[in-house]
Amino acid sequence: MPKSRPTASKSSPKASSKPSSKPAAKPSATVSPKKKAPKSMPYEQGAWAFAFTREPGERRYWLIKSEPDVFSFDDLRAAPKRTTSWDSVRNSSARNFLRDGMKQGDLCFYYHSNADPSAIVGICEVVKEGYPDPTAWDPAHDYFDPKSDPDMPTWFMVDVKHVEPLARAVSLTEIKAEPALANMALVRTGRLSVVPILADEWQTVLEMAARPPR
DNA sequence: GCCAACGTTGGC
DNA sequence: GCCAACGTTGGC
Repeated sequence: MPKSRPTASKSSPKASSKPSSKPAAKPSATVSPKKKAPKSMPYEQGAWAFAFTREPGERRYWLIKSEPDVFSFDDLRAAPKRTTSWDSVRNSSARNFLRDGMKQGDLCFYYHSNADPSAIVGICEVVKEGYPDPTAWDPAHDYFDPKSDPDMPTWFMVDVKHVEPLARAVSLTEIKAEPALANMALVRTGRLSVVPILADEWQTVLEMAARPPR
């Protein structure tokens, strides 16, 4: 089950604070523009820190990207048990979310990248938490990583299950035009293939999907 | 540890 | 196809 392309990029975002807080213009613990993010800073203390903590029983939200030509939301629905392992991610920030951030029962928006139009199209659920991605040490695999060691895996994946499509697709254009989504990780750091979504952002997207495009 | 060169994502 | 915005690599 192929999935997203390995993403190689992005991080150094500036997400806002807590999921419960408004997605207001409050880039709290973010990196100041004039200053580069310290490379040595553990990600737990960086701008993505909020993504790795939660209240007991809290459900968190994420967005995962896939090119529909590679593995679409319909492909996920058609998969055995409507489930697939989200393998082949080769970006360390995305890996951290997969390995440490996502928990069983969390919900994810399914985003079609490099699509026409690029858009959030559906919802899926994390059904298995982070575990090593075996494609990394398969020499025949496109995203084989010779430096990855099965005894100390570099790359991780989760299993996600199809839940339901959105009432309608919500395009990147609409997302960028919506003030309540100005701080969305998808917008702020365009290239990361797995990103956290705040609860208010999640709700805003659902509301957009429930009404006609403006 | 700095930083130039290079590679990739993905919107446009 | 272009290129901005990143991440990674490796020389020094």
